[in-house]
Amino acid sequence: MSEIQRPGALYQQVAAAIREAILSGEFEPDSLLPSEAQLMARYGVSRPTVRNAIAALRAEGLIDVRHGKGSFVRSSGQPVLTIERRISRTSEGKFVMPNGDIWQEAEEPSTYRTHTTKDTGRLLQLGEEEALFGCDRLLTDPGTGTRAMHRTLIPFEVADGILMLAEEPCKRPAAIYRWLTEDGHKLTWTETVRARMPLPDERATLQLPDATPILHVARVTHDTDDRPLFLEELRFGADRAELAYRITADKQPARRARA
Amino acid sequence: MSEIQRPGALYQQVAAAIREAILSGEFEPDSLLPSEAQLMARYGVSRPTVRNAIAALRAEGLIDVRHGKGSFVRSSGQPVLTIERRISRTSEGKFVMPNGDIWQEAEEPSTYRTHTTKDTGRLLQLGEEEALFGCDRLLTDPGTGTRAMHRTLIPFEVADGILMLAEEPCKRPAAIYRWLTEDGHKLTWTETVRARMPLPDERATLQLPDATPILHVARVTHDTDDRPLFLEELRFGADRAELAYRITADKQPARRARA
DNA sequence: TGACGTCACTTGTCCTTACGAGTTATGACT
DNA sequence: AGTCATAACTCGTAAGGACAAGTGACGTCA
Repeated sequence: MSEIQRPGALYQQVAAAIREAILSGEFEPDSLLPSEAQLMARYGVSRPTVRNAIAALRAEGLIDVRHGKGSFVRSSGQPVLTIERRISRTSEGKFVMPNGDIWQEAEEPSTYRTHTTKDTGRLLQLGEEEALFGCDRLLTDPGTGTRAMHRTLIPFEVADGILMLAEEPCKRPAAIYRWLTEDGHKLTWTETVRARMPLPDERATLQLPDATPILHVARVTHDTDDRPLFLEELRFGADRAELAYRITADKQPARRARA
Repeated sequence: MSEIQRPGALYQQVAAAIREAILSGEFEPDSLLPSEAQLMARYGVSRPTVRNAIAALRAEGLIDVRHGKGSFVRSSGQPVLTIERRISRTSEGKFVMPNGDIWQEAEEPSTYRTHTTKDTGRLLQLGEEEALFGCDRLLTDPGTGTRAMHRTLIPFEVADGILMLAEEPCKRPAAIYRWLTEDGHKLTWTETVRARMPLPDERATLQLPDATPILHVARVTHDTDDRPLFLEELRFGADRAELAYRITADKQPARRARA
């Protein structure tokens, strides 16, 4: 039917035509696209060409394909969960992590011993192969069903100096903050945000659809003298959740966190 | 050669074998993988099966394929640019955006008139179809070559009330902050961070490799009374850059930014 | 009426064949 | 020795066929 000519490969022309139809609203969100056979007839191309075009649209995250049913326009719905990254002190001096208490633990935390990598070593200002306590949690938000992977990494040498950490290194972070604060430490945090495609085990654990990146937040808790105490990592699918920060103007210029 | 059996489809077994070889270090970063013909012989499968396996690894961001040359293990290099999201006030009372001045404008900014969408309307606490000034910039970091797309959106009704914004709505944000501060406004900022796969035009503009998500930061500048003034959006490839935030404990509990 | 088997539809997997297009090394010709 | 055509490799595109597997509706049978 609708003949197409211009840009590059056939399957790209087909993909561009479908993409345009989706973005222009011709195909509404959650609606069923024509089947492969119908697209073959519509554009006069073979099935591999149609499938190639569909694969391109899947990689862009524009459509979802369900075996035996068909291709559906992905509802470009914004994230339903906003994760606020702010630490507040209540009037009684207790620490609260906003959205830190919305999470429920989906499984029992698993603890282990590991060591720094090049990446975690840099964040903790340690060398490589330094011994660490590790604690992994699988979290869920019961309201939205969003899942997240949480990891706490505490250097041995830090835990050795702080009794509670040596005894119970796998407490929930909010409890650790409270401990340390009541012990006189004045804490600050530095967060690094990255995005990347999930590894297969992350895809499975977080139950992610196609072409869904994960957001990876690394939070380093610093002691009074800016010495890094420990590291938390939070990973979740960027389709369901977003991060929110509140920034206020400081009195003094920022130190550079990195060269 | 190396026979494989277990999990699911043939191409997934091939992909799993290659993935494992990469992650275990058998194939080093930036090294050349066996060609399609060699993989066909190695695993005793047809070319479409091999290409299907390779497509899966491309979608995971594990490998890069170059026409006429071969498949290469992607160097899992961490981002080279850290974008600090902090506003600091210098001793003279001037505002500085860390990394706000590292950017150079790669093109002349383009201004236009537009209106709120459901998404931008929510951030600015406006309805839909409210009139906005828009200003788009293409930025580059000369040190690393990283590119970023920046957009400023100012509601007409805000610009009408503030002389400088009405006259020069496309000034650089740092200049706008300075103006407003010298005018007695006490500003705060709220940032929302998302990740998603790029649209084709974003892929081209930002020169992104395969399977590279973009980080999307929406910064809303609030006036003294917490009224939203205007919106900035920053988009960049998550392969080259990361975000960094510094968090301090507040005296009071956080207001909820969203219901 | 209810349960279940069948069938027609969908996408998923796998193969074969062929040619186009980018890259690089080789070798012949000037 | 230098230049350029060729050949031999790489991946990209496109077509054809065949069967497996998931889904849902329809119709038959108890």
